[in-house]
Formats: sequence, C-alpha cells, structure tokens
Amino acid sequence: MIEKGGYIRDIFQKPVGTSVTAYGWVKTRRDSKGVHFIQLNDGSCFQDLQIVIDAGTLPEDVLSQATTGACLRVGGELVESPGAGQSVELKAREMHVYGPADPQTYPLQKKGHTMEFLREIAHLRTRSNTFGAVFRVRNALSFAIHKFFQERGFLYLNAPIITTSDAEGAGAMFGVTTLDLMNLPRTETGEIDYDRDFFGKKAGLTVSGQLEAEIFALAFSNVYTFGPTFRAENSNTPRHLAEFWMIEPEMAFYDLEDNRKLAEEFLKYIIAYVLDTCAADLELFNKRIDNTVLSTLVHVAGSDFEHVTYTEAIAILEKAGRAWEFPVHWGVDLQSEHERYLTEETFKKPVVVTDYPREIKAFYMRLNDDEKTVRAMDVLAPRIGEIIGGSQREERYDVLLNKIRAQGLPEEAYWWYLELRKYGTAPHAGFGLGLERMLMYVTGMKNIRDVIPSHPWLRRVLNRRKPHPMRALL
RNA sequence: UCCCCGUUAGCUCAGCGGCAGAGCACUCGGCUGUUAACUGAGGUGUCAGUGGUUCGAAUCCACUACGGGGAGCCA
Repeated sequence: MIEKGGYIRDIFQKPVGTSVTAYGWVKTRRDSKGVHFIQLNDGSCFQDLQIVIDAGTLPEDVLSQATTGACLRVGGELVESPGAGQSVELKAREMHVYGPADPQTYPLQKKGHTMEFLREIAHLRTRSNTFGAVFRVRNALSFAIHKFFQERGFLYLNAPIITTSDAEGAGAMFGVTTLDLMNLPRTETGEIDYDRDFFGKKAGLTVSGQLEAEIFALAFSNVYTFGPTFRAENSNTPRHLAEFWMIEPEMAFYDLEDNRKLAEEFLKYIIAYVLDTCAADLELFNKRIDNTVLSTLVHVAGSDFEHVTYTEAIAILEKAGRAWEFPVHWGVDLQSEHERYLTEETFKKPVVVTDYPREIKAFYMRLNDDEKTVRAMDVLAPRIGEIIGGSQREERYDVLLNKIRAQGLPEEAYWWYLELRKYGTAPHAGFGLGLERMLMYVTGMKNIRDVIPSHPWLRRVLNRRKPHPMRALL
C-alpha cells in the first residue's frame, strides 16, 4: 500500500532532507567500491529515483537481492545529488526486498531490446522505459479525450458491446453465442437456428458505436462514445487490431464543416495536452523511436490542417507524375500510396479530405446536391494513414430509404434507424478516432501491437491465427 | 487473404556443405559517486520442428510452426 505522496514522481517534489519511503522495481544497478547505485522506478514517471547505498549501510543478504527486476521498498533521506543525471537522490537507510529477480533468467537487460522480443514478454515489457512511456501517454491521451468533450458539454455514452444489430456495416463481426457448437440446432432449411440462441437471434461484438451514438445525439444533442470495438477482419498489418478502442462523437445540428473543425480542434487539443503533461516520455520517443515526433507534434498542435476535397486530391495525385501502383482517376478510392503522398510529400501534415464519390462510401453519409458525392471526411496523418473517418449523416428520410434500397440492404433491419428520420430528424454529423492509431502518431511507435495492453497468453489474440491444416477436413 | 524476408547462446547477430562463433547480458574479481558506468577473467547451444539430398547439413530441398515487412480492408 502506497501512502499519499508515495509515488516516485511525488518524491521528486519534496524538499531535500525529507525522510521518504520509495517503492518500485529495479531498472539498473551500478556498483563501485564504496557505494552502490540503484535506479528505482514505480511507473509513476519516466525519471528513475536514484538510490544511493554507502557500503556497509545495509545487510549484505538484502543488498545482494536488489538486482535488476527486483521489487523493493527503500527508506531513507532525500538528498541533493552531486551526480549529473538528477537533482535529488535517496540515501538509503533501510531496504526490504518484496520480490527478488534472478539475474541469470530475468529477461530484461539494461541494453535495448527489439520490439519483437518485448512483445513476447508482454507481462514484463511494461517495466521497460519504452512501454512505461507508451502506457503513461495512453493514459494521458484517454484523459484528454474525456476532458475535451466534457468541457464542451458532450454526454458520454457507453455503447453496447454485445449487439444483435446486423445493420452495422463497418466490418466482419465476432459472433457471440451460447449454442453448443458440436451440436448446432438447425431450422427446417438447414440454417443455424438462432431463435434458440441466448438472445433469440444472431449476436456479435460491436464493430462501431456510431448507430447508437446517432440515437443519443438525436436526444442529447452532443454525445461521444469511448470504448472497445471488435473487427473480425483478416487484417494482418502494423495498423490493425481485432480489438481496439474507438472514440465516436456525434453532434446534432452539425454539418460537415462543423464536423471537420471539431475534429481538427479535438486532435490539436489532445496533442497539446500530451505535450504539456508527458514531456519526459515524449523526449524518450523522440530520442529512441522517432526523432521527428516532437517537432511534428508541436507543429501540428500549432498549425491549421490542410483541407482538400476528394476531387482536388485526385487532381493533385494526377499531376504528381508518379507511376502509381493503383492508377488514379476520379471515382477510385484513395490507396495507402496516395494517402502517404498527400500527407508526407504534398502537405507534410494532417490532411482532411472531404466529399468522396457516393459509390465508395457508406449508405448513411449525406448526399451532396451534385448527387455524385457524399459529405464524408477522412483525416489522414503522415505515416499512419487514415486516423479519423467521419461524415455528415443523411437526415432526410426519403433519401436515406432510397440509398438503402439502391444498395440492396435489408430495409427491415434499419426500421429504427429510419424512424430517427421519420420523427424529429435533425442534421447531424460525427466521426471515429482509433485510440491506438492516435497513440502511434503521438509516440512514433511503428507497430500497433506495441501500444495496447496485451497479455502473454493472449499474444496472438490481436493477430489472426493462421488456419489450422485440420480445418480443411472439418 | 496475397506477395516477400526471417528463425543459430538470455538478447542482437555473423557463419551459408567439412571442429558452433562475436558483442552485450550473466558469474567471479578490480575501481572513492556511477548515469545503458568503466575494467580483467570465465561458463554459456535441441543451429525452430519433421522429413529428404549428401561420405558429411546450422548451411541445399520440401513441408509445418512461429515472427516481421508490404498489399488489400479499415480506425
């Protein structure tokens, strides 16, 4: 139990001469003839507390157990440090070893490790400098997100995680069932009989909270969701996860312009918050992971995003004189190579692209008067690609119904979505931000698997498992 | 899902048909205050697995497993 003010980050704020007790894990240890140094970290801040032990102060059997990885309690006096790396240090009087760590087998070394190796020891990587910083920034980012919306009066909405809505078109859903998979009930026509399942119909994990957010926006005006989302897509890239966290604000009386401005204000706000509160952590990323991170964040927080329409973006790409792997002409969706060109070469900062062709975007996006484009927007970030996707929603009942029918979607499944337009409809808009993608952008981390709290025994949960050879026989 | 690349000591990697290697970590020692300390010495192996080619395989071939990159899809 850590008493108030017991975190190492608080100890740094105390005056020299104070008697303090520090708790934490040994990061490194250095020994000289007459003095021992231990770097102690409790995760509360990037800076380690340097413990100084004069030879003979502590019993040898205690000191010998205080090796890299061990968990300690150290009592002593906070003193000015004559060394260069820190202003104060803890001169030890008393030490207790909660948990030793055998140096011969403890996998974390003082030297740098590859991310691939650290991923295999996901239960210990949290004690490394890099992952300490990742999860402190993730925490700050999450807090900043709530702060931004709460300051603006948005209602925080917990969208359901299990859903029986088959109207969500964002991606493949993980099934949720209590049926006996070895003995599935069948209907007369041989289909799986979901009437006999737990919810009486086919259920799955949510792929988006947007439709729920629309329900709430048309009652509470401005709302946002912030929660886990699941996609059973067979995506295997450093930018995709099967489970990730998404922030989805939805605003009544907002058009696409308002939506775009809010998205920009939002991104700048959370970046500024992290710059303000996680300076030491960001310096680590800048030094060890990507030496452009800090300057990029400062630049983005202080400058205006670019805005181009899809049509303008296509014109830029056509004039680029590149041999695109995917040829560019009006009507095609933007590919990774196109997004990268726009963000990394043309503008060198986040770019908002709006008004895409209706054919390549979802049915619920509001049709423009030209009847060719819809009020969609993507915020593209250098290196990450699409970080935000959003749109002004189609609020006109007849237009929405026609689009549902034209796309061959099951009209009956959208009855409630249509009723939102039938009774008291309002113009509204919203967007979705992937928390992990934002975290990648802020930290410079190159693989999305390194910004999530995963467990060693679930290491592969976030990757799709390769098909088992026996599967062909089933 | 498709296309590439990889798997050798705890970690990072070299070796690419003929004795299993280096740096770091680790162990023991030296050093009056170190900052991923410095410094001397020392031990470290299912060469991912299975099968094949060969007098001989870490090395060549096949399959499997796992990891990484790129693409598609998207956040």
